Amino acid sequence: MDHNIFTPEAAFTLDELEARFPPRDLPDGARVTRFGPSPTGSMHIGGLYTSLVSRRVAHQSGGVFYLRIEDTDKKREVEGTTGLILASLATYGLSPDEGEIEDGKEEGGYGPYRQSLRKPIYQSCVRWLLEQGHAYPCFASAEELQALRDAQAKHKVPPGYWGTWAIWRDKTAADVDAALGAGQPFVIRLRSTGGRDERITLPDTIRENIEFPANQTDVVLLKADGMPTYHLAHVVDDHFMRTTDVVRGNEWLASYPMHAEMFQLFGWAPPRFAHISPIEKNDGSSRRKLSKRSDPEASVGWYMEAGYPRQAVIEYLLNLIDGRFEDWRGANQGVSNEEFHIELERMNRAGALFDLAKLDSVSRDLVGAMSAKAVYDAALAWARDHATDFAARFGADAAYAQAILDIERHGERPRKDIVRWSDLPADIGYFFDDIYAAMQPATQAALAAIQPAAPAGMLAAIASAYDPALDRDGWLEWLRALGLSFGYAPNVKAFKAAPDEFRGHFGDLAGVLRVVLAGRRNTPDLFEVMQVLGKDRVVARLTAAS
RNA sequence: GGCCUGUUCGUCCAGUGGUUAGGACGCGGCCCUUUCACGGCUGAAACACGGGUUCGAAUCCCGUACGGGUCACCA
Repeated sequence: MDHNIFTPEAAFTLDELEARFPPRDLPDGARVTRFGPSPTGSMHIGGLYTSLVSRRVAHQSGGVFYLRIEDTDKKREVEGTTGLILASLATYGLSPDEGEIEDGKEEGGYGPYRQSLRKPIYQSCVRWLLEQGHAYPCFASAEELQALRDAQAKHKVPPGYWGTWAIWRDKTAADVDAALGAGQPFVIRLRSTGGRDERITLPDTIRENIEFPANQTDVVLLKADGMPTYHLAHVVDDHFMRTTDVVRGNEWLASYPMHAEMFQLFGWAPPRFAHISPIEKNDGSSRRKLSKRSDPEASVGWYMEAGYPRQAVIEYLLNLIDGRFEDWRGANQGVSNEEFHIELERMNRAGALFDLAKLDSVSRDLVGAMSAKAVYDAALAWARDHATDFAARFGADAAYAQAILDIERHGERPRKDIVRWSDLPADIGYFFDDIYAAMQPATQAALAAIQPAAPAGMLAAIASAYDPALDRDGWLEWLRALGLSFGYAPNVKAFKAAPDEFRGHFGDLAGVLRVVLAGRRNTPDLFEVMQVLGKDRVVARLTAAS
């Protein structure tokens, strides 16, 4: 039986394909996993999640993680998506070992890794199915299929192309030839072997055994344009690419029996399947899958723009995969999270709700543990892509920028106030003179509003006597004494003991200095801020304000 | 609607027949303190519901309710 949807190259026998894609030479227990995105625009956080799971599972076992581009629907394909996917994976340290490594460039012996390039392979397999009687051509039009569904609805029978409803299933060769001769478009369908009330039990790595009704649908294998459907491509590819563990979203659970049937008809041992639950989000009183359409945080690009450290995103995801990661992290400070073993068997069956506050917390801890240099490098890289004006200032004087970032970063209890790099311009902008200057109107207003008001001459007095060579204790002692001469109690206790005798206490004085030097009342340790600003800036700012 | 699947604090997880049901995030309070963070202490907060089985059930069984998924020539 020869048809016009088959390409002339589709002439491999199954044996030839077996020889061309031999079993992989890997250690015992090694797992081969894959990520199979369809290039339809952007990279979803769920894809990152699945990739993380898959890649770790493969690497932990000495196996291979590969990337397969599932571009069998040319109508939905968006140019440039593959590059974007590759970049996203690379950003988060999840680059594939095999497959399309760079846009258009492949690595590995089981390719091509782009499904549209594997047409002859799928079609050869379909030819075999046709020869075995496990598949047949179907010429039903869209209208006929719709009529079928309407009739099924009327008879209160499950919708679909199955059993006696499968109109082309048992047509004669003459009918087929006639339709072919008339040039009618057609598809190739599976001739399902599932019995009417037959039930099957299928294993799932996460859910153990699941019982289903056997598949009865004569699913489309080859579309009218000669491209395979997901179902066929999945079975053929995961067999010939020698995948050992299919990790995919649980939206595929329903078609699992169909896929299992296909593996069986081909006579191939199926891989293990792990259907993972998607990351969800609260929507009113119910929850739903994060969607690219309505949830910006569903796109990986969102995390990159916000400047979440890459490891923060990964560790947050690791938390969703296995809550014990947190304990592990606590006990293994500074160790790469790659050391943490994840187990598919232990993954949660329910979908996890996305929690931005938790991500922020993970990120805060992570940034808190980074060196100033590491923060600087990562933040600068982010700024160059997403905040060029800030990058210019930040990059101009690396030593100054790192000194800023090092404030309260050393020591046992580093400050944890940076969550994402995009916070930085607003957080530390005042260290840069032009930004500080631009803040002046607000700063003046804030200064005027301070209660108790700063006494005349105090700022000038501080400016003229400021000695950056003093150590912290010396500076504190000096400033307390100076404050006292202007009516500020050296500490809260003294102030509370005799509130009428003082203008305010040391905290009030520090507040004034903060506003003058930084344009705000909340800053890191004042001593360090002044050290980093340097005497010239401190004096200039104090003088200008006095 | 059929089928599949899920349901422990608001959230993420521990817990696999006997626990005062534990931790983390978030939230409240207190302490530390030059502000803010950090850190420490502390508080509120959960086994969806109903039946069984059992001396004993968050844990096992059945049912109910409520979520989610799926029923395309999309993946």
